[in-house]
Amino acid sequence: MTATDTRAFHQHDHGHCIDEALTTARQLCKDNGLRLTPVREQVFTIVWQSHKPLGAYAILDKLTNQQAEGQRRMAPPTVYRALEFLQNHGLVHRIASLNAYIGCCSPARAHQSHFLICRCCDGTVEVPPSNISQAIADSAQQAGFQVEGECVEIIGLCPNCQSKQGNRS
Amino acid sequence: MTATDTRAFHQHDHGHCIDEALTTARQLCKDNGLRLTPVREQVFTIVWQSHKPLGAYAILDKLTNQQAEGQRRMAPPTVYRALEFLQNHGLVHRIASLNAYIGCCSPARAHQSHFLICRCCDGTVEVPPSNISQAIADSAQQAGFQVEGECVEIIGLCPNCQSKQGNRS
DNA sequence: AAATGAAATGTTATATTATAACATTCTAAA
DNA sequence: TTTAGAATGTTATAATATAACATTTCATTT
Repeated sequence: MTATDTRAFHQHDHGHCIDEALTTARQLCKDNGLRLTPVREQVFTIVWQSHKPLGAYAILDKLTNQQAEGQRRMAPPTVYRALEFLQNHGLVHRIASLNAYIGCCSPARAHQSHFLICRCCDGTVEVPPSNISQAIADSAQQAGFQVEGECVEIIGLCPNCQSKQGNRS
Repeated sequence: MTATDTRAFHQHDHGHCIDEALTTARQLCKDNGLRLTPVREQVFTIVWQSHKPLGAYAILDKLTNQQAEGQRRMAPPTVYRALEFLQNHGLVHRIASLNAYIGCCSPARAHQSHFLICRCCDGTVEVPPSNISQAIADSAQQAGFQVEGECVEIIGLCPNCQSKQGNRS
């Protein structure tokens, strides 16, 4: 299971992705005595509704749309706190270059997160870090630098969008 | 000159860095018919006053401090426009994970920019992309992804800060 | 079951980063 | 010297994120 999961770049049964992610998240929280509260689970599910990074305020909007009538609109800290929890426990990642958040494909094990991001459709794939991390480690060692975290965000075109017209925007 | 320039991690004559960078920038603009206007040159120089990424509003503050008495305070668009120009022509880079800007060490040739960022002293080094880019290209190819841009920002500890106390903040 | 303390959430306000839109000034070339 | 485009000034606001404090929830202890 170390090969890149490129589902984001292809048609697939996304309901399955969501179900699987949610099941994994619940299990992980259970195993570690973490509370996957309703708000946290809602945010997690919203983030997983696509393989595209979603901004905090977009998440907030979706959250609000799910609210029962008459309830007050959620406020930003609600979303940011849920995201912080999910990030801290490896369930979602933040994409710094987009100020956006995306579900983590393999939360069970701690890992660096490297991304291929399509600038055309926003589809985003998380790649296993092996060889990239090794190259980074080499460069760092030459500089005497001790690596603690890696932010690797590659922008470009996914297979689908390479064959489309108008992919130059 | 493809080895990493690690001056940022060591004591050095920084005045020389600034002078060299400014000379290079002026030459590059001259060669390409670009206008390195006073504001642009001021912003460039401010960014080069350290090897640490600087936020747009920090740049704005320094710019304001350099103003003659009685002149109106500069406004954000002034800084962002200068930064946009400098980025477009490879003279500075934006560090996405910090929302900050840093001078480019080798603006003459187009290149991807990869960074080692010390979380303790903020010292930041730009590493030649060779092997990291190759690893990225490999991963991308496996996913059928066409790379257009690379954001690689490595956080950790520089050689100096590894040996200091209190480097865990 | 009631008390309790920590965690989570609600709420208000504000900080930080960035850009839109339009007016004015500057500059290089005709 | 006109003039058109580039650059800058100016005002306002958008977009992202957090500080600070109040209230509620929840698991545990009594």
